[in-house]
Amino acid sequence: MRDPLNGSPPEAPKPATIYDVAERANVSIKTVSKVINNLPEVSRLTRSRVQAVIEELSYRPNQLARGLASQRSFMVGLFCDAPAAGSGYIARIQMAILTMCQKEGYHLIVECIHATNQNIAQQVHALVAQSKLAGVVLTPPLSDLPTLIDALKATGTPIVRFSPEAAVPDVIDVDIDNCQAAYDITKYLIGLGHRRIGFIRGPLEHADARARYEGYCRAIAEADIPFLDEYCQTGNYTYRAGMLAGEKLLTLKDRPTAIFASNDDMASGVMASSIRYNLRLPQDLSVAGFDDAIFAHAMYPRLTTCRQPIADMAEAAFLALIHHGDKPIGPLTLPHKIIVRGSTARPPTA
Amino acid sequence: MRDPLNGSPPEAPKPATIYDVAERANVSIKTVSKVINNLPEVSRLTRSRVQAVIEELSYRPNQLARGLASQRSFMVGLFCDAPAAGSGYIARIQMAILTMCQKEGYHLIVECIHATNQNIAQQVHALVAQSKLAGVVLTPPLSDLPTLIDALKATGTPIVRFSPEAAVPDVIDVDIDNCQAAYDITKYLIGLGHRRIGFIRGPLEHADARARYEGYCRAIAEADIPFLDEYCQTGNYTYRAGMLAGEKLLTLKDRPTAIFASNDDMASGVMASSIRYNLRLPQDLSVAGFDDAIFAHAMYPRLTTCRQPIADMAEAAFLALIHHGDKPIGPLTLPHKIIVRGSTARPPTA
DNA sequence: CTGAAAGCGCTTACAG
DNA sequence: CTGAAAGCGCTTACAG
Repeated sequence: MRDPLNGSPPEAPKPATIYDVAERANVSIKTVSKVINNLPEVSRLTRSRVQAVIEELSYRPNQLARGLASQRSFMVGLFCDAPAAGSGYIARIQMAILTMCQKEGYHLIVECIHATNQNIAQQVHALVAQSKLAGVVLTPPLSDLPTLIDALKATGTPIVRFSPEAAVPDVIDVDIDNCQAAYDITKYLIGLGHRRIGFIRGPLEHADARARYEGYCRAIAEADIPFLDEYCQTGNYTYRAGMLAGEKLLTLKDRPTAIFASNDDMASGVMASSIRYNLRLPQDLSVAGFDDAIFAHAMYPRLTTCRQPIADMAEAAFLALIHHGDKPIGPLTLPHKIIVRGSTARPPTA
Repeated sequence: MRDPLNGSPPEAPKPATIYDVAERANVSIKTVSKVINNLPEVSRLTRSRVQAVIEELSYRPNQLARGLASQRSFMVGLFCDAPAAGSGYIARIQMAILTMCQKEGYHLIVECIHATNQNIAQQVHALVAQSKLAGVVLTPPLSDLPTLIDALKATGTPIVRFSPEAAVPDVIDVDIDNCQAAYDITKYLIGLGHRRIGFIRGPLEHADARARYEGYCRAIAEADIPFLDEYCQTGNYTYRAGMLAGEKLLTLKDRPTAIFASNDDMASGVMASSIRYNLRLPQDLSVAGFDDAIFAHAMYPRLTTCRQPIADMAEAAFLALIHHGDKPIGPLTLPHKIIVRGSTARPPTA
């Protein structure tokens, strides 16, 4: 279906504009515009004729012109603190949001915002106001940066946040029920017969860490297992913290038969420390994590954990974002899933 | 330094335009434009006056208008196959490119291109041609997708590639010397006293895998260590492949005292398999990897590996990209660095 | 259901 | 060193 025309230079052939399409289809540019934007007031015949010409000329609307004229672009911003860090949680959010963007004809523009930055308002201004972003997605820990949110709201940009702490008016939130998820994992360990269950808590500044802690407490309380201070360590979500916490737990006189870490990084740290004490997993010790990080199914043994439905969360978030204003929307809490793998089993004494 | 003016509504205050600045500074918009774009033909006095007004009005040029008028945007595209996959190599490239973008006043737009996609040309057309990207960065395996590169070149967009296979005219390449790096690691192991050195080769379709293999071969040849087929396994860069290869190597009657895996994922697989055979690291077995993945310094023991200077590569790539055309540029090969950590030591018999 | 015209906020020859 | 004007390629009231 190529259209060689006359031997135009192969370098940068001038792309077709809306005028070219209009002329060839014998309609006004207004009509072409309507077709592009899927507006209703075009007869089916006209629409298909225009569409044919669009194909023929392989016309693509100039996003810059579109944005300039309409004062809104087809670009969505993803703001992160440090995309490469962590166990890929942010990377997976990005991937999922990107998928939605491509599906809906948007582009993803990634920006790095340092929470410690003094003039975030400035940065946001330069970024958003002048690019007319259709919306922005905030990931932790940016989800809970009041200056950022205020600056964004001042520009009128729709906002969606992943796993925020506290609700903020006019901002869409997506999350899972962290308390319930932690409860489910703990309950599962109890169901296997464990009674001595260590817990590695995340940093208490994080709402999710607090919620997971609460879920753990609730589950053991329900099973009449006494809460023991020494069974509950705290770590900052890193591998190293998990290793240290693991050492403390595993050197206890009455060491736990199972350890539930608040994220996979810490769980893998526990697993590493268990090697030091010659414990076999899962026969001597069960370990469970949280996140279903990329490496969780690539460890030995593979890690029992909890998966957030990131793709679904991204989809919900994205749709809420671009249809912002259509209807008020409450916090979106999506279902999590416990993934049982080889790192957990019945306790040795059971 | 706030300027309340009259009580304008807090929601979406109309941003200042180039006209507002020109008027207030008593110059034409042309002059303002020159100041913004750092063009020379403005007197220092005028420039500073304009700059002051820009601050005062917190004026930021509208990127959309700028792009439309100049036919080039301040957006750089990062094309990936699957950003979230792998051991964070792509994520780190993204982070580094992003840092450069923010430093130079560009924005980063991430796109996912599936190498298997039939009409890449179409996608590129819609993407690049209509957004007037200032340039695009290609990451493996997209670095070696002829259709993509041709489509991109047809739009006249400058291209820079990370770790490509073969050179292509008018395309900027950044890489390290993989052969030399693998040679260095092998040499280091030999220097520790190892003579039985297993090697886990990456997939031979990858140029870097071939180069690393060559480096290994060269180093052992130089040390008069015979090349043994059974000491050389092949894996597809995944943890699992490393584990399987590790099993083969560790069950050999004359098993290696050191194993060098072509990437960190496979190295961690080897470490996992060594647990099965009750080998202590590094006393019984040394393991080295390649990449310095995020988890490499968070394993137990921490992994000896080779680090690519991704930040430097990104900087070189980015600058070459935005100054494209100024001068022809050859492939950029940056220095790697061997990171010695706890996973390697003298062989047990030494 | 469709047209003609103004305007979005810049850059860029062209003059001076 | 600076101005006035055209134009980038769209969208959007306003008419019809």
